[in-house]
Amino acid sequence: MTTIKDIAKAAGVSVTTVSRALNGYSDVSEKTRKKIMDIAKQLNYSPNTLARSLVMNKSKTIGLLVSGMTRSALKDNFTFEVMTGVNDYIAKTDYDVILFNTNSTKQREKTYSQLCRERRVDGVILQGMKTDDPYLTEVVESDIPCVLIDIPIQSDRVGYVTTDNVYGAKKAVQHLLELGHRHIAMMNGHDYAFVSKQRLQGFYEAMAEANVPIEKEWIVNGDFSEEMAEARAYELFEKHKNITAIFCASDLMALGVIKALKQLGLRVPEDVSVIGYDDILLASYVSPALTTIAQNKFQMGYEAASMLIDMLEGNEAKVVTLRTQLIVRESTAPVKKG
Amino acid sequence: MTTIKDIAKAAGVSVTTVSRALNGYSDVSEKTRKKIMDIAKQLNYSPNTLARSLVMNKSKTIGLLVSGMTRSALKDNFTFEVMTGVNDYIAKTDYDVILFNTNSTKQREKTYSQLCRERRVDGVILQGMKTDDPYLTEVVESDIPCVLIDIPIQSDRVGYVTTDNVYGAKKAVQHLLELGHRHIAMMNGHDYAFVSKQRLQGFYEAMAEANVPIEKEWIVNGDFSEEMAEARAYELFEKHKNITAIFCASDLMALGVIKALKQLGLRVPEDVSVIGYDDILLASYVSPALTTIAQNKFQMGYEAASMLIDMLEGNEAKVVTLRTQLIVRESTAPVKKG
DNA sequence: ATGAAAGCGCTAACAG
DNA sequence: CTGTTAGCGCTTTCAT
Repeated sequence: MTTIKDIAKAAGVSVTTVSRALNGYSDVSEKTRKKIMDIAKQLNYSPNTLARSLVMNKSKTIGLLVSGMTRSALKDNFTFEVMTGVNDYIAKTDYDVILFNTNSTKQREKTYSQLCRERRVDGVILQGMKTDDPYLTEVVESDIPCVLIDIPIQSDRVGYVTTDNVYGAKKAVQHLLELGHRHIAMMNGHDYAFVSKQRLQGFYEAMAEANVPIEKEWIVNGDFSEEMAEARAYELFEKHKNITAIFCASDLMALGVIKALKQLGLRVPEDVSVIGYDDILLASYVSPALTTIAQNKFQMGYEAASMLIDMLEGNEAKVVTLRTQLIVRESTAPVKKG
Repeated sequence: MTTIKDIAKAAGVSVTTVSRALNGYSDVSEKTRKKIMDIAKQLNYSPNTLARSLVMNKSKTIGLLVSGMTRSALKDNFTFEVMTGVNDYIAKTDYDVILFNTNSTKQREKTYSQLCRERRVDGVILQGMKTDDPYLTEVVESDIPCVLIDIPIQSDRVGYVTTDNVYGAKKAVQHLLELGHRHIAMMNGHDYAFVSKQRLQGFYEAMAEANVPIEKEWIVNGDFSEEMAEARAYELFEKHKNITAIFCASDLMALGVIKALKQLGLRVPEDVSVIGYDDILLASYVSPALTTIAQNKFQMGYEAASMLIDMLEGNEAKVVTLRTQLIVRESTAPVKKG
């Protein structure tokens, strides 16, 4: 493997000159530069980024810490859309992405900052972390620039990108209200997700503003899982026959809810309206097609990457809040009269 | 940032001893080892993998070179399933994955081996490469251990994992034949995919064995794209009214074909049977649900990673061929009589 | 059982 | 414009 030393020898100059020529410094004569360039090409030289990173103390590498890269997550490809966005932006820079694994027990033996420091990543993007994840406190304490997805924590070196979950949920519930529904349930995620708290708040706000009473027992947690949501929905609708609509904090859970409803002999949307959240790929393909609140996951990743690179270039950590959009399909309808 | 030098100073020993103690060498007294370990913990030490990699000349990093990490690929999440499999295996090792980008023009300025050598990856997994990709010839020429997905190239340092595409395609066509179809078309991918060639061969073999004549004009290329397949299918079925079944080289194309068929007022499967390939997530959700040949994409990634790590540990490059499975759903039916 | 010294490939003062 | 020198953090002979 060719090194700058080899080039220096071949060109009859010092390694310093080679280094400077290759890195485009101005204080090298055109003649020697050309000579060095030619030899480098001829010798098929590739710089060793490890060596460079070591001395420069930055690796031009960002870490991508995702918890949702599992088999079960393939269905709602939230994680992948975000990753694609990240990848898309990073591809335009001279950074590379290193994939960190958080779902494995092995990796869990390492702390967040160990993970980052060992590989000397310049910055990190975190995605899919629960609010009680020990990594989270570390993120704040560590001094590694970091962008969080859907986690509202900010400091001078940590920013985040999210969507307006409160308003998004509100729009969903308002849609149900406008259809005349008054007996509205909610299938939330779990207590360890910021978005769950926010979407719950949106639910409350919409209901309060419309002066519709809230039944606490009608708010249940489906853990963002299709199966869990199905089970909880079955219990819920079996017990409370008067519910006419349900707002689900994710499309995947909405799918589970619809399954339960079918089991119970209830039709969607004729008997019960169901609205989801996310607008996953499946939403438009299932039958009935899912009415939902769409969030642009690709853009979330893209913005996160953009912000991180910005920070690495010396700019401040920011907060980016993306807009959501109500997409009306077939799973919601006006409430039945009588 | 703590270094072994700091630890050495604090422990009153040399860096050599620290290095040996930390790496579990036997020639360190239990007493000093314990002391060093304690100090390391206390100082919150993390090894610098860059420095280690530099001197050891291996980075414990594998490159993942995927071409399908694009917005449009989200629909058929083949790429992601493979990635998840890779990730799953790698998580159990002490390797990390670095994501290389091939879709960007920027990265394309670098050759394959430049990409790999710069980051000093120990090995690479390639996925989604076309047969005419210049990277491919480089793979063979370069001396970096490499595992290809769905590309049958082998040497002492390059292995591959694939599925039995010939047999898979054969099973698909045989399924149609068993349903009584004799006028069978094929929507293939493009000429730059190995799998296309193989699936075409499977098509030929099945037809030949059943003594059913092949109409060359009934074999068209949909470029693995839903839209393209739709357009080509529209032309095809408009022109040839007697086709009763079509084998598509991917589910996504099957979806496009079904759209075209609907446009033409043809019912699936009553008028035309459609069988896909891949078993993507959508296959079971669309209506009619897609009959298809399933391949285990997760396992492909998993096996690829496993093989690569094996190779890095000194074992030989191999070939792994996974089985496919016919999944009968609703898009195929017996041929209409008369 | 431990340490001194060399070196992985590169960059960066500093000096000329 | 170019070279000398030092050093990034680590591993590894080779002595002792």
